[in-house]
Amino acid sequence: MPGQLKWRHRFQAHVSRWTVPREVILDLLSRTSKHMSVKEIYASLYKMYPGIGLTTVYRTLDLLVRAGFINRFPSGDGQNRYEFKSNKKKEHHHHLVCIKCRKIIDYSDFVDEELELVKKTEEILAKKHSFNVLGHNIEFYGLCEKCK
Amino acid sequence: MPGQLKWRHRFQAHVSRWTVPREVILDLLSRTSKHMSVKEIYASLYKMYPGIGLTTVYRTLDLLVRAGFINRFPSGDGQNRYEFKSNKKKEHHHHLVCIKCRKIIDYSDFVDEELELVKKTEEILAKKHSFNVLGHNIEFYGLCEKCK
DNA sequence: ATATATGCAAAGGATTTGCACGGTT
DNA sequence: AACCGTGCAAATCCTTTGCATATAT
Repeated sequence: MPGQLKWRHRFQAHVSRWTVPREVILDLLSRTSKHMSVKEIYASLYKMYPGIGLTTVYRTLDLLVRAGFINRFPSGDGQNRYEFKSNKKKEHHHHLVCIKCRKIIDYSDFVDEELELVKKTEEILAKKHSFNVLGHNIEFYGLCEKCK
Repeated sequence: MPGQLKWRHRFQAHVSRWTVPREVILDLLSRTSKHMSVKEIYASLYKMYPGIGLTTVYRTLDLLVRAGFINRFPSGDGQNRYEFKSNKKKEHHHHLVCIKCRKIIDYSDFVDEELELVKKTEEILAKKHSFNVLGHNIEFYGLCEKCK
């Protein structure tokens, strides 16, 4: 008998049942700005909700990705990572990835023209390749302060 | 007794031994513009060089990535893909990825300002986050002509 | 009451590791 | 000859699937 969380209504517009695992996973991700792996998510939930199954975490994350609540991206070390997709445009960000320690820095202080250019590029690509652009993934990689 | 291929000299500046597997793998990747998975590379080599081991393919690809001959990137379906890194600047490209059929379209017909902006962004990020930017990964995702 | 979600255990797939043998230098 | 690279088999790690049970509607 899951509680009444803020996501419930929006969630049920997409899928049928509002359950405890779905609630706690969505809640966890919405409260952190980290890019969490499945293992990390599972470990974190286990504390407050032992008995949760790893399988459920995987399945719920898939669900949330498909429903558009979170983003999934491969982190380069063979695992996927997940981040809450904010509805505030302000929180849209790109990544800066350290190839050595694998730290990921978000940045959203875009160069003025950056977003405008992305938009323009998307339009041109859409026409040229008859492609329906749904999003983008922009990351710069290199060495962070500590590793260089 | 490996042959004398064009890569040999450049290769030996980085690592020690020039062997048959290293030659054929590098040669294969340099001749295709595809983004090949390990499985595909292995299958392709197996025809002309049966007896090659899957392990060797993995190890050689690692080596080539570290030596800067090829790029590795996760393809979203749990596998990594590899592409030859051309030294011609003209062949630098970004990706357009179909989320349904997983087709990857390269595009290098950048919007005029695209590369300039990327460069500018890299400089700013470098300063702001004390980050040594070594490269970038820019991809747009969505639905290709057939899948939409 | 009924359909859906869960948790466990087992399966699946990609990648890595240990080790004896073989090839380059 | 010495050392590094290779290939095989087994091990590992992440993710998915089958199935009986529990739960939301």
